[in-house]
Amino acid sequence: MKQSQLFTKTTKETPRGATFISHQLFLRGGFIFRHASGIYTLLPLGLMVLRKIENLIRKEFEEIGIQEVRMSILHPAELWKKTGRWDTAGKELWKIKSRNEEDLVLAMTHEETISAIAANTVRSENELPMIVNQFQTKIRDEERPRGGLLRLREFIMQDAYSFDKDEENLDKSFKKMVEVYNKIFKRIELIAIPVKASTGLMGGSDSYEFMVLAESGEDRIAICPKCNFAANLEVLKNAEKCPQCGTEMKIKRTIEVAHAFKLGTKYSKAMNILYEDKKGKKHFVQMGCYGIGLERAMATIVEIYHDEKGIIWPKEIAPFDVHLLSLGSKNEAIKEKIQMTSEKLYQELQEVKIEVLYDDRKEKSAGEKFADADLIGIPLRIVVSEKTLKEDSVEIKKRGEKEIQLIKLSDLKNLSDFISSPASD
RNA sequence: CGGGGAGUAGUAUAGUGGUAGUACGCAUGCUUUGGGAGCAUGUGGUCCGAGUCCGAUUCUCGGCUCCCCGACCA
Repeated sequence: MKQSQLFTKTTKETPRGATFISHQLFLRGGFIFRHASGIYTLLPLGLMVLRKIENLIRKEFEEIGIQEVRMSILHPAELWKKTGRWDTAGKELWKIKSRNEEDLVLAMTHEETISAIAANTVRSENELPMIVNQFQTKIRDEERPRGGLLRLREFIMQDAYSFDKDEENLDKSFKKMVEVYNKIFKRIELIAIPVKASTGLMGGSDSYEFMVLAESGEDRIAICPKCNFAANLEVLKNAEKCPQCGTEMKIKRTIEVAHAFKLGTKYSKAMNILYEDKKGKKHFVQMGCYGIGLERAMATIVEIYHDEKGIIWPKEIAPFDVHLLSLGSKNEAIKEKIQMTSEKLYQELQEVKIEVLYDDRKEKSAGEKFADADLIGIPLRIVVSEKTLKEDSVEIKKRGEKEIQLIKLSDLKNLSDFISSPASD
């Protein structure tokens, strides 16, 4: 992508009212646009990051046989009345009416809809276990949206639902999901601690929150420094001593990026999801649900991976692999050579499937291009300039590192090796 | 839902009971190109409503919006 063609621009100024670093950097870098509190558009760069996260999750899920669906976000009120949540969900549940005075609900979550489907599809023990997933918009009338993308009124959630024949198998599905979540968080470079939490509105028997340690976090959890046992403060009555080893617990601020619930039979009973065992006897299925807030995960990453100049994206979810900067020169001939070299490099990188943001802007000063590169946070920066061409080279620098290397133009074949090498710490 | 802060140009900010200023941006021209570059010209603004006053962007009241802390959530 040529930066001159990019829909958005960056700004130097920190927008008024943005106190969270991720919020500031997203706005300044042109990743998002705010329409109202907790309501944002994802601009091209923001959408690219979100899709990277989404696709990474999708691939991990495909590998363990999870199917994908996309459920509606308009739900008939009747569904929510069946489970009782029409009354118990509170003000967060957004209720609307159609022109015919039909009561509808905007999807706050999808237990009701998936259960309605399962009630109509699950028949026999042989069909279980089953896990289905979706990436879909959730709409919640939040009392207090905050921190840009950290807490939204409208957001994309990855939400998966498991169906099992009994509790023992539910435990297996649950474990499988926790394992895949750990894998996902590792890939997006978040250290997410599974923390025992209360089940709240969702109901069911057991739940785990995936908490990422962050200064700007809004939750407080207790962690045992010795055995790493962690629990939400609302579940733990006595937060001073670890219930497992008796060591004094430490309180840390965290952001909740995911939540996994064992729902048990709450929804299968309400919605009549029954299977027949081998003897022809009917049983309610055991359900579980598992969700990651995509925008929140994205914002959490920025809360952790940034410096005073901008974002430092982890490799797997950066909007581009390479930021190619083409600088100017007062010498016409050199200027032309710089342009030709960068243009060629841009084409070559794309040919080997490296995603490049090419700063081809002619009117921008070198300083501004560097500042933008730091702000946007693409993992690898390549500079073509008068200085580098004197050495028949381009300059390569990793975002977040100080080291700058010159690489001969003739050695650029190896660039893709260089890019795919694991990020050093 | 309780507590606190804030609304002035596209953005960030200053100031004043009497003609609203600066910087950035944007537009045009020229000059520039290794850390948000220079000169010139131009563009453009007091959240809404009521009240006090000769006069309100400023004071008072009401509303709306945004941000932060607490409760809840992904």
